[in-house]
Formats: sequence, structure tokens, C-alpha cells
Amino acid sequence: MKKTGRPIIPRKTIYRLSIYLRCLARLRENSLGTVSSEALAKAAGVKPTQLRKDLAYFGTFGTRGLGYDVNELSLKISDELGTSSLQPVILVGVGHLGLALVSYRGFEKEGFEIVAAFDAEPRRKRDKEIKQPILGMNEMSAFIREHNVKMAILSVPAAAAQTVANQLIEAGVMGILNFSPIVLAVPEDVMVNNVNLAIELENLSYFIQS
Amino acid sequence: MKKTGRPIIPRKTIYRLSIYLRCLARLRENSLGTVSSEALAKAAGVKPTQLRKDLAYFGTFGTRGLGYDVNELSLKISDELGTSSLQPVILVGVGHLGLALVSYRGFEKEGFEIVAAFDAEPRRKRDKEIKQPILGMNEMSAFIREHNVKMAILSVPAAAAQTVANQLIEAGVMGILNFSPIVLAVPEDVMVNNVNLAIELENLSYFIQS
DNA sequence: ACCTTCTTGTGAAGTTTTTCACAAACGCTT
DNA sequence: AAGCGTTTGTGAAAAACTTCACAAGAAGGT
Repeated sequence: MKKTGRPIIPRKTIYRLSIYLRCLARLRENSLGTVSSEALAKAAGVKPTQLRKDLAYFGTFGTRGLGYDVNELSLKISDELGTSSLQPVILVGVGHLGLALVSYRGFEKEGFEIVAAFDAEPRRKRDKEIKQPILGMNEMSAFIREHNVKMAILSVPAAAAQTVANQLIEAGVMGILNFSPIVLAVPEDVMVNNVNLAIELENLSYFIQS
Repeated sequence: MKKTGRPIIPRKTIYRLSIYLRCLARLRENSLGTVSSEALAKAAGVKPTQLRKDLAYFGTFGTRGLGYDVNELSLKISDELGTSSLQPVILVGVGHLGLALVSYRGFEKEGFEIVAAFDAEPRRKRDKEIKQPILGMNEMSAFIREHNVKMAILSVPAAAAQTVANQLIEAGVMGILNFSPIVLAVPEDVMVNNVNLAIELENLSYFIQS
């Protein structure tokens, strides 16, 4: 089912909403009650007009002449993003990167919890520092269904990525954060976000050529 | 100095060039000599027209009726991206994530090498698995200058990010891959690419709401 | 109660990026 | 060497996104 009734919000706007949310969190730590679009935009690295347009897609919360209430705006944005409640996430592929992500503190305070990790060779991947269980691939589908997991982090080798993605989707996962360097083929209603560190570096290297 | 003479190629195109390059690499492994824009576009997850437009920004390499020579196109793209030679990169902030990135095999074959890592507490971060030295922050500037390092991966805590970024830039770094969750303020000629895993998850969570 | 000052919300204009549509070019077959 | 089928390269159209410009609204002082 699609997000019925609500306006269609551009992808880029959604992305920026996340950025605004983080800036607001920092403002709140500094005990600021209100913030102008100019100040918040500056913190987020965008133009004030863009910030206002972005917010306008899903409501009007500002007070003219004064700005936005930091708490209220935070709440509205995280509500819109669907992060107002803690979401369970699983991770598949406990290599170097996968292990780091599992042990990464900082997801929780952003509204996510990696509840379990899966690997083709779960026994060899024991690590004293992580609290999550590392389970075998054969346990994955059941776990997803049982815990109603909707999101997964995929950090398996390229050769396995598509196969694992298919298993995830089949079991009910709707969103995949893909660290493997291939483009996954998925049904239309499944969302994939790709993170490719080599590409990011390559991108930098282009722009610093003089 | 700007990239004189060359046409201005959109950022998004540059990004996609990196993706094409990876798809081409896979085609080459499968011993394919030529590829059509349709096939390559499909592998890269874009429309054929877009692929052709992207390539048209910096030349015409295709053979009508046949497609593109895989080797030739690979070479042209990596030449354009400036990754035909191995580039030295440093990493700052050896926490969970930083450590994983340092030990991440897979940069090398993409044309990058993490030559050293830096941390505020280098002694405590010894790890048997990594080959790079972990040095103190006081050694950073000298190292950058000495090895002519132009790119850095920044994985320090948010509170330290801007300060460290300033040091990097001061020492000559022109491109920063920023994993910390703040928007860095940098001069116009310095390029920053942000990678924020919490934002990626948040983004997914929005699009899977039904 | 009014005026001043500030800042939002938004239609319209501008810019960038994507997609379309098709002519031009090439290889292959006959 | 001519014709056919295929695929590129590209101007033009469409869509998406950003910025501008300014009216409208709210707070606070007089």
C-alpha cells in the first residue's frame, strides 16, 4: 500500500529531513527553544528557502517573526520519517565491515537497533565486544518473520548479495541498506539504499583533480 | 585551478561513472568484449539514454549497431575519474568504524590505499590484523605534507570533526570522506562527501512505511 | 490599539537533470 | 556493394528540483 493521502515528498527532501533532525538534536542539547530557518539551514548546509520548502511538504509549523519550536519540529520530522519508535534491523554478513556496524554504538539513539546478525559461518565470528547473537543463514527467514523485521543491512561479498537479498525479501524485508558493490534487482515495493565506499572515494578523487 | 578546457560534468554523472566502471569490471571478468548501452544500463540500474548522455559529456566511444568496447570504455572512464593511478589516503579516528575501514580489503583493487591511520590515543588502538601504522594526531600534518596526501577519511566523534577537518585542510588535504554526523564547514575548493549510516536507515524507514 | 520588525509560507521564475524521439552510422549478410 | 537490423549520439521536450521575491502573519514595544 502506498502512503495514501499524503503528498508525494521528493526523495531529496526526505534525505534532508534526516539532516535537519540531527541539527535540531544538537540545538536541543544546547538548550535552544526556537530556531529560524536561516540558522537551521546554515547548520544543515542548505539555503533557508529550501529548508522552508522542504518543511512545507508536510505541514506548517513555524511562527512568523520567530522561527520554529525546536522540540515540536524534531517531533514532526521524526514522525514523518517513521523513526519516532525504535525499529528492529538485522545485519547479514559479519566480515570486517559488518562487525564494525554491529558494534557501532549510535544507531540506538537514532531510533534503530541491530537485533541480530547472520553469517554463513557464525561460529568463527564470535566476538566478545558485541551483544547481538550471530546466527546461521538457515535461521534467518524464521527470525525475520518472528520479529517482524522490515529492514536489513547487507554486508556480504558481492557474489552472495543477490541471493541473500532474495531471501530477505521473501521473508518480508522491505528496506535494504546495501554495502555490497552490486546493483540489486528487487521488486518495486522494496527499497534499496546503496553505500559504496570505493565510489565515494573515487568521486572525491575526481573533484580534487586540478 | 579549475578543470580547464573540459566540459563541466554534473556531479551525478560522475557518481554514475563510478557505477558503470564497476559493472564493466564484472563484464570483463565474464570475458565480454562489447556491451550495449541497454545491457550496461540495466546492470547499473539506470536508463540506457541516461548512460549515453553521461558518456557523451566526455567523448564518444561507442560503435553504432554494436555497442561499447568493454576494455576501452573502462579505461576512458577511469581516466576521466582520475583513478588510473593508485592514490594515497589517510584515515583519522580509529574507533569501531575506523578500524573496520582500515582493515577493509577492497580499496586497493579500486585504486586507493590507506597508507596510515591517526588517532588521539594511538597506543590503545593496536590491532594485529592491520598493516598500517596508527599514529598520533601530532604527527598528522607532517605526514600529509611529506607523502603528499590529498584525501582523508574522517571517522572521529562529532565533537572533534570540525577541528580535525581544519587540520587536514591546513596540511593540504583537498577531499574528505566524512563519516561524522555533522556538516563540515570547508573552503570552496575542498570537497566533502558525507556518509551517514543512520541517515541511510532513516531514509529506508520512511519509504517502507505503508 | 497601532506600528515596527522579523520571519515564515508560497506562487512564479529559473535551473538542472532526465527522458524522448529519431537521424546517423556501423557490421553483417547476401 | 547494397540492404537490413541494430545501436549510438543528440537536439528538443519534459520533469524535477532550487531559488527568488514578496505578501501575510506574529511578537513585542510604544
